[in-house]
Amino acid sequence: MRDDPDFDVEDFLPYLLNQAAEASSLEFQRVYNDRYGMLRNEWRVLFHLGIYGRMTASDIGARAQMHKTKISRAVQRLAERRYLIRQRDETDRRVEHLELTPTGQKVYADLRNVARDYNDALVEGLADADVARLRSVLRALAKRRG
Amino acid sequence: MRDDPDFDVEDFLPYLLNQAAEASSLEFQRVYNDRYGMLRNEWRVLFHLGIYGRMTASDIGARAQMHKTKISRAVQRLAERRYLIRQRDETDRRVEHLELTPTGQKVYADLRNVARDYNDALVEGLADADVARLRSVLRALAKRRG
DNA sequence: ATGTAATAGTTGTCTTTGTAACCAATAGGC
DNA sequence: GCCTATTGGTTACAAAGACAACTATTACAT
Repeated sequence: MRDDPDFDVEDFLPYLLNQAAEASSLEFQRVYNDRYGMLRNEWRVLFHLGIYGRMTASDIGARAQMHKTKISRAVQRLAERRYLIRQRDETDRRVEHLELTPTGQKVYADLRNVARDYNDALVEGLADADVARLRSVLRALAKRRG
Repeated sequence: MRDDPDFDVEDFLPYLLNQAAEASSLEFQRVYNDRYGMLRNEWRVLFHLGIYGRMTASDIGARAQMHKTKISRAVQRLAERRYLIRQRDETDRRVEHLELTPTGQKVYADLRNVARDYNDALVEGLADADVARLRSVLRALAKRRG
């Protein structure tokens, strides 16, 4: 195996991605936390339901790459706050359908707008083509299963 | 405020970055975990000491954007395993200098090589120019303080 | 139909993190 | 010098996460 002392952490993509991800989500995290006392997982679940409408915990898990226990707990807290309602599927009683309440939808709409503005600010100064390329690379990396 | 139902999570950069970061570090995480029982923070500290040599906890914190408690605990565990030694600064006795032991350096060299290979695999199929651009965008995003 | 496996979701336990409070030592103002 | 503020680092406790084990229900093979 070649031995390469010149390889720096700062070149290491997972590290760079992590730093970028953390720094770029900090500010937004404060918004959903301060305004609605939500945690990241709760925000994620809310967002998915807001965009895709009625869906099950498993659906969210598959889309968001979130473990089912995280979803279970996030759903619990969102239900307590009356941001969503749970409905048993009557043909398969293991399944629970989740849907935002009107309150939940208001919260979602608010946060979605903040997210959009925040996103605009993040990519400000970058060419559209570069942003598109960035997104596609990130999607490719995200798809890669460890 | 404009109301934009078309804005999707999948367009949201912090989300994409997180997904990419998580997916792309999974495999590597397993390596340092399985081989050396190390956690991410420990790996980060080890890596910094490996690359930059003797430095203090604060130095690492400043470079890696890591909170001092994370560093404190990581250093503790690395010291227990004799991967590093701590030396009080005699002119300012608050400060502690950290340095890898020969064992620590071996571990570092091993993981650095794995990281390099892993990184190569990650960017495989991407043009060098694209990778360079990606890095620079990520660095810019990481610098942004929330 | 009946026993085994699979699936949806929850709970329990242990580990890891976050935050704030805390020492100890130095720096700075007066 | 002396009092207060700052800095480097650790510790304590609560919150969040990982992971396996669990319940309930359905699917599937024979």
